Amino acid sequence: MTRWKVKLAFIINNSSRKTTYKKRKRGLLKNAHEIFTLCGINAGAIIYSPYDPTPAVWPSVEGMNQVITTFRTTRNLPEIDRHNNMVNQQEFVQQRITKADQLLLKKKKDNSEVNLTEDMYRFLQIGQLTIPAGGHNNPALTRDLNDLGYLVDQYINSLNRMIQILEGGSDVEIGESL
Amino acid sequence: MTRWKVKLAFIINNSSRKTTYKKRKRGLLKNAHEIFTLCGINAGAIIYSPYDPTPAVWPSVEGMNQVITTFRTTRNLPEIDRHNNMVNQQEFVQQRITKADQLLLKKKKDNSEVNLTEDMYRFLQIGQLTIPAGGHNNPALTRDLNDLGYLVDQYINSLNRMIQILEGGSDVEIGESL
DNA sequence: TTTACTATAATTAGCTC
DNA sequence: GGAGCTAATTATAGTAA
Repeated sequence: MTRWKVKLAFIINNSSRKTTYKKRKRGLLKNAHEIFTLCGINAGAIIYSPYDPTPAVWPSVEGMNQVITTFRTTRNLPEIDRHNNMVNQQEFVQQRITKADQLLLKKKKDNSEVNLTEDMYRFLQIGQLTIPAGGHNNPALTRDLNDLGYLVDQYINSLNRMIQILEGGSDVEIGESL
Repeated sequence: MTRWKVKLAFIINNSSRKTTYKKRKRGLLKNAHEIFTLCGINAGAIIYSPYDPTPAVWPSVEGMNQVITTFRTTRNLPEIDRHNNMVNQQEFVQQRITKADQLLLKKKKDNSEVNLTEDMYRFLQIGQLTIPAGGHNNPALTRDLNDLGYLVDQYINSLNRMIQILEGGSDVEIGESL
């Protein structure tokens, strides 16, 4: 039989591509599970394909979020900062927040007419109005709108949590629900 | 030799755990590369470990961000919405933004004293002040602070982009840089 | 510590039903 | 389409240098 000797290239046949996908997906997730169990490390895998209605996520949505968060906070730092961040991530996060904090203060001082909330609202309006003008097939636009949607969601969530805190939270409660 | 028949459990010995990690990491990333090449799907893997100064990311930071974005926008939806999202993600994003938009409007109307920007700023202050009280070893707190740091970063980025748009952007430019 | 080796386990491509 | 098979290939645990 003309079997084996697989060349690493896109499988053109639809059904065999799907079959290969299903088999290898299982192997990939198993691999991820094993390296996590054996080595106790923080690992995550996401497989997003047209064959599954939802993305396959390992180890779990919660665990994946942790990994994503770590990724988000380290990917754009210079090498030296990355190392420092790894050694003491908490300190890094504090620095990052302080920096963002100062940026917000500066923006408020430099341009008191800018109301950030109003701007975000207007920004959303613009984004909606602009989409029909031909952005439907623009991947970068789609990606940024997704980011923005998530951003707004997260912002609202943090706002709700903050309101809870301000209305009656103690330090202990902040530590648990922040 | 008493070789093979590996039990799937945390490897206690430090050096052999690290060795196993290095070997299996290579295998995992290779696997990810192959399923992507063979099946043309969108997959991403992140391995974050104490052994590497930076997380190992496959296929790339950019590609990973795309996968993360997709994940973020689909993970918390009911099954029916997930399907709809897959079929027409753009429409979903618009709905999501509209909903967030309306929520912001409602909040502004219901409680005009609440200045979201001011609140975010205060929220950051609270977060900073609370950390020394014993939150250093609280994983949930760390996670949320990371999320918040990323959120603020993204918010500032979107603000900057928006300012560019408001200062001189046309519809075409919005479509490209939004 | 890293590299090389290799015996074995594990994966999987192509097949059949 | 899926389940199961088998052989070919690949990955890797443990050892040795």
